[in-house]
Amino acid sequence: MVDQDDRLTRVFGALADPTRRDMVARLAAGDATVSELAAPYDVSLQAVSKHLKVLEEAGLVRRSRDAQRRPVHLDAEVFDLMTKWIERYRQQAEERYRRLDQVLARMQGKDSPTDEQRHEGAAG
Amino acid sequence: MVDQDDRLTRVFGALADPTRRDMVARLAAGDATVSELAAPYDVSLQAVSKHLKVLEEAGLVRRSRDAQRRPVHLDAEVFDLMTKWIERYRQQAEERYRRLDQVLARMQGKDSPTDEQRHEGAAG
DNA sequence: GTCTTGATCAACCATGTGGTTGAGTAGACA
DNA sequence: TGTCTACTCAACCACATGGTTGATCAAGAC
Repeated sequence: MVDQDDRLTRVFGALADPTRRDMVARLAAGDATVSELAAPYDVSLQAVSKHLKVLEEAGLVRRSRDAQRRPVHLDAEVFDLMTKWIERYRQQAEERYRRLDQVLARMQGKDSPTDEQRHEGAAG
Repeated sequence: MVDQDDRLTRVFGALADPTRRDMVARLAAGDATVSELAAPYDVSLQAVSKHLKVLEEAGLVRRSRDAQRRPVHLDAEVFDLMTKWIERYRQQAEERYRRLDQVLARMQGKDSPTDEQRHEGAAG
């Protein structure tokens, strides 16, 4: 579990950079070499290589060999880890919100909240 | 669009920290004050306040007032932005993968790839 | 062998980040 | 009025990050 937490830190951290997000977007359309990936950006090849290392350590990308080229491949599986984390808390928050709405609706029907109604928010 | 890119950078960046992810997880269960949020961690209140500022600027959290308390509320809407971004490229990558599988399956059936088969990977 | 290409490693630099402590602010309360 | 509580702001520090340049490596091309 701690291991997964570290993984989440790396993945979110990797995608916190717009250049790296852009690279992921391009790799979703197909594999590419480092030079190909570097072409659109106004930074050195070394900088791009560093970005790829971050993506690789986050498990978002794999690098193989083809002569002196190193084709980069998007490994979309890690996305699952993120969406699961996000969905979990979103659903939790939304359900809580829904329950609050119900309580508020009842409060409008009557006049002031009773003890019974206030307890509903803490149930479940 | 650039605005949204900046927003994504903030959200991913905010969630790249395990303490902040933990705070989000706890806020999903219900609103809390700064002191309440700080309690489980072995850091100063000021550090927690800084974390909350990051979460707020990412749009993940809203802070209101209740006397000298500042209740923190999770704003789960921003999660949508992330999941949309993630899903878009995951689906793209998975579809590409599926198509590649089809090509490989046919290659196993025959002997070597024909020009027709190689073009299938670029279609769509 | 030597050159060229594609990419990485290493050292360095400026800036950002997460933490600290100390001072200051806003509101409840005696 | 002064004091306590809850919190923020400001200054500082150590370390991480994104960028640079120069050297190096690995594998074709000549």
